[in-house]
Amino acid sequence: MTLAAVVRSPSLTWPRDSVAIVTMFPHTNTRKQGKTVTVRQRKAATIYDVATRAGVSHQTVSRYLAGFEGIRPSTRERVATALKELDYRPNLAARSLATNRAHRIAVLTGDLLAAGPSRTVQGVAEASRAAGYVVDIIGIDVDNSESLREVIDVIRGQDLAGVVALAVSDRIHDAIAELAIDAPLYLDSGPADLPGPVGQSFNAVGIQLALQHLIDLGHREIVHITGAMDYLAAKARVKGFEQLALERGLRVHPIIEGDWTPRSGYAAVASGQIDPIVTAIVAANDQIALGALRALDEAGVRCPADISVTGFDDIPEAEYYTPSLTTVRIDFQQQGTYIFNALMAQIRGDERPETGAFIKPQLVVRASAAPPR
Amino acid sequence: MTLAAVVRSPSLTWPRDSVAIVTMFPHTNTRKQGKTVTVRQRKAATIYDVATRAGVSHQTVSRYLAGFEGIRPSTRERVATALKELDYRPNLAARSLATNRAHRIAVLTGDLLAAGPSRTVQGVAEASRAAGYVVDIIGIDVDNSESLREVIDVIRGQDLAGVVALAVSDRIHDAIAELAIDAPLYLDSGPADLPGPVGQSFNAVGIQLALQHLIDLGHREIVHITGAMDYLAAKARVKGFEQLALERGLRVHPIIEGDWTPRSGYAAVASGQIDPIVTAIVAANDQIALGALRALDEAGVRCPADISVTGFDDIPEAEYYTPSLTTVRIDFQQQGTYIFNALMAQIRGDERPETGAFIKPQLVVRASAAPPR
DNA sequence: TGCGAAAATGTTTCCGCTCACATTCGCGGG
DNA sequence: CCCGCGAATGTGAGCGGAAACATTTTCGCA
Repeated sequence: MTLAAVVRSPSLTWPRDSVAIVTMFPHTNTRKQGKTVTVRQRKAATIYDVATRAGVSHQTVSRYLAGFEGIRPSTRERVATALKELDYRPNLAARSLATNRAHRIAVLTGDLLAAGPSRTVQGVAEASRAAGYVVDIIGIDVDNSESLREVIDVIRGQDLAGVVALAVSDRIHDAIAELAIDAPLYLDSGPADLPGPVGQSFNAVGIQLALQHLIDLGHREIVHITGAMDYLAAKARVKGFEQLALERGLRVHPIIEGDWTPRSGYAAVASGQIDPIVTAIVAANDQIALGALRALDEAGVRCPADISVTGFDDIPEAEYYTPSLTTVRIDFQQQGTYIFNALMAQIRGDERPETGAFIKPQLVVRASAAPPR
Repeated sequence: MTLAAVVRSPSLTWPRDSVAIVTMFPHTNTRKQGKTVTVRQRKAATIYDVATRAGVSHQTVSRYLAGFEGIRPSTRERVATALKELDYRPNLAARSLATNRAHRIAVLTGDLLAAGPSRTVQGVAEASRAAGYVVDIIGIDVDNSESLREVIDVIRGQDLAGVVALAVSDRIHDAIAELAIDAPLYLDSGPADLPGPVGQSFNAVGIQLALQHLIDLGHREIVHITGAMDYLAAKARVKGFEQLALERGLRVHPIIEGDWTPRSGYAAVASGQIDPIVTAIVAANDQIALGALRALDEAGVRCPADISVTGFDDIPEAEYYTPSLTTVRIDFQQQGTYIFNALMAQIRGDERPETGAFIKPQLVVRASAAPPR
């Protein structure tokens, strides 16, 4: 089929960061007349074309494509040859129209910018692709429920096998519930008021890992700087923190509300709202920890000598913070796979999906946490 | 239409980070018999349903949807009402099958994890959505050309309006060129051997902004730590750096090859391959700068007193590094819009696309660069 | 008041594919 | 050598929407 030509634009009349152009799409270029040079591509081959070439019926081709066994070897080979010669590509739109079944998964996420979600997306995307699904990433503006509504409208028009919502805030959660997506949905980081032991949540487990480490180090006065509290994940972490703190009989220091950003971590410390008695800070993510570290440094408080700090996520940078950050590693890749499997189970309608082992958060001990003075 | 029920799983028998379940998709559940409770959704309304309800022909509905003017107000209203009552959603698969036109853009990117690409993706996604396009994000494994081939196969089956390739490495560039995607393609960060002034490239301009700043500060011995050199963007930055260094008559310090990661920045400095005469480092991105900062700190070299460091990207964390990082800000949002527009121009076949102002990199002066001793 | 053209609306066929059903083929047994 | 039955293959319809073309209104104006 088409051998598209790669054309380097000969002169950059308008600034662009270099562009290689392939123009082979049949734009049904409806310019009345026009000297518009439309590179017309040979139309993509259909199963009918293949069938004709192979001297069989289109249905036989369809069967071959579907992996149907009962095809005579001779026929099979003719089809295979024709397929190859014509460089046939199935038209997925037609297929999903005919089958009313899709191979596309939408991933909704509040911010791709945050380290966690974006890496989870990556993980989901990878797992999906491996299974022959395509992933639509749909960024949603958390602060604008109108846009959210639009987005969901778009989604509903797509032929989706399922939807994954990541980094879910209350607003998004409600909107999704209300707007009723007609597809299997996996809502990551659900409401904090989960049934079952909160320990099931990797958020809770992870934060507890950090807290326990601090306790083991000898800390008793520990405060938690949270993520944005309208995020389910932030709530789960708070809950995990408070539960273990209670269990261990720690003094209750009021949590300090952050919003996942380094700025909020900085503000939390710089604002002076932390009780001087505190010897350790558990941050809801690495960025917050970074901000806190910075504020501490500026205030002349040494970390970890005077105060310990832990993060969450283990982003690649964490190791290079000063001091190197003790944090909790989440295997996002694996988490993505997990989510994908869970969604697939849903799609298949499994009662009790077997999605493989749950991803265990892992404590990464570096230099930002040490025994208290 | 369907009012999908949100069901909270009553008990977590398998660990999941909370799941809200909506099962309304018609799985054509082909279990022979089975007590499989298939929640059958009322089929989505089609234009035919709407037409019947409004007492018009389906084509009238189609016209209404297409924004056709010549519809009698009374008719128009009946259609609008029916549309609403039935909660009609266009079936995009059908539409694109019929029109042979797609409203989907694929974004290929090597790593979503890197700050730059992932934010650009976000920008593209946003611009696309605003224009009614959906974005498929396709992560590709840079090190595995077989997987790349697969990916492109998948892409070709999709009905795509266009393709954007971000964070393009040589390998990807070649593969894309070779594999011939049949759609308008925007290849970000093209080959370093661009025609036209290299200054057109925001990569080059950006890095020069940093370099010039250092020169203005009085530095003469400046070294560049690069990104992964098989990335087009890394090459463009190197080229920008070298060009300006030459122009200003700076001594040529061999570039130090990095790979975008903090680790590589750390290694570049810690390995001792930097000439002691050097008083400033231009890093190809903020992560590298972070690694360098860390290595400097460990070596007891003070920044910026002893040596200055600049970054590139201005990720949110950069401000909170120690010292606060002087860097170059890229407006990824805007860049995304730019890329989208450029692609659209392609799609429309414009000769000389007007895509709005090119995004200008911006120097962000903070604390990591100061005059040399 | 009636005619014709423009405006409004309807009908048909096709997009590429899968599904349900129909038909043909091939081979073994009576 | 022919029948019958299962395997292999073919045929037709329809998924939901858009485009081309056909038909019916509507309305201005002679």
